[in-house]
Amino acid sequence: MILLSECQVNNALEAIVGKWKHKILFPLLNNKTMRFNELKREIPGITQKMLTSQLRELEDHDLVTRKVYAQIPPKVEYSLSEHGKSLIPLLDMMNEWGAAHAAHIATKKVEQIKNTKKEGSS
Amino acid sequence: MILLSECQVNNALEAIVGKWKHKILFPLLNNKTMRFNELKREIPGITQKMLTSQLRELEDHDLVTRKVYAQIPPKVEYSLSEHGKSLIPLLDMMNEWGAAHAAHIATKKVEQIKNTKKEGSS
DNA sequence: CAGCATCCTACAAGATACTG
DNA sequence: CAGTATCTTGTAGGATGCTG
Repeated sequence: MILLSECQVNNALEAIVGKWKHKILFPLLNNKTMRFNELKREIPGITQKMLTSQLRELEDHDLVTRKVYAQIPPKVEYSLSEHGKSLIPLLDMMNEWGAAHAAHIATKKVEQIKNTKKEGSS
Repeated sequence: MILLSECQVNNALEAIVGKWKHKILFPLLNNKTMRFNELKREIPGITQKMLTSQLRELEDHDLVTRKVYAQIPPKVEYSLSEHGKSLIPLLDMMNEWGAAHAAHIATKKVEQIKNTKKEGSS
């Protein structure tokens, strides 16, 4: 029994919600570290601005570590922080449930189409 | 190893993201069924419009069941659907991680303040 | 290379009023 | 009671150009 007043789900959501945030996290789950443009290439459609801002937010939540090399041309590496690793089981679970949910909705829609056809032919 | 291209996390997020969606789900996790105004009273600050639209979205995702009694005054009961129950472990996990995350961020901030003071006093 | 600054738009969310 | 129907607003997200 969980009370709404004590619900901490929003804290979890805030950390990973955003059109791109979890898409940024996923490459980092597998690869140790990635550079800015590596991530950009890995995530189709993301703009520089969005990649930057979402990375900053992930940093603020201490999920991602940013390592700057003082050199020219610049080199910045991003990796999952220790705290960020605690997210892995949760993301796994969300991934699993997301797949199951998509399948459930798909079969539901198929049934709806069948019912529509029955009504139409009757 | 999860591939970004196969990532289903967004499906999970879509289903439960929204400023109020999980706050609507929580009362339903504990109580079997609730009426519209019961929910409204349970969730401080929510407007009728938001409660309605978010409930519709939850319905569309087959997470919540809507039962209408044909009577005057109207009576509509909302409850967690069978499929919605599959969300419980996930919400539990998000709740737990959310609490741990909040604690982590809190201690991090305390450390930052300590460091600031050290710098200031030096 | 890895950004920042600026401007812009679309849509989520809120306020308010009305109704079967 | 349990909603719609409008109108308004805040902000996430996007397009584009510039830079250490």
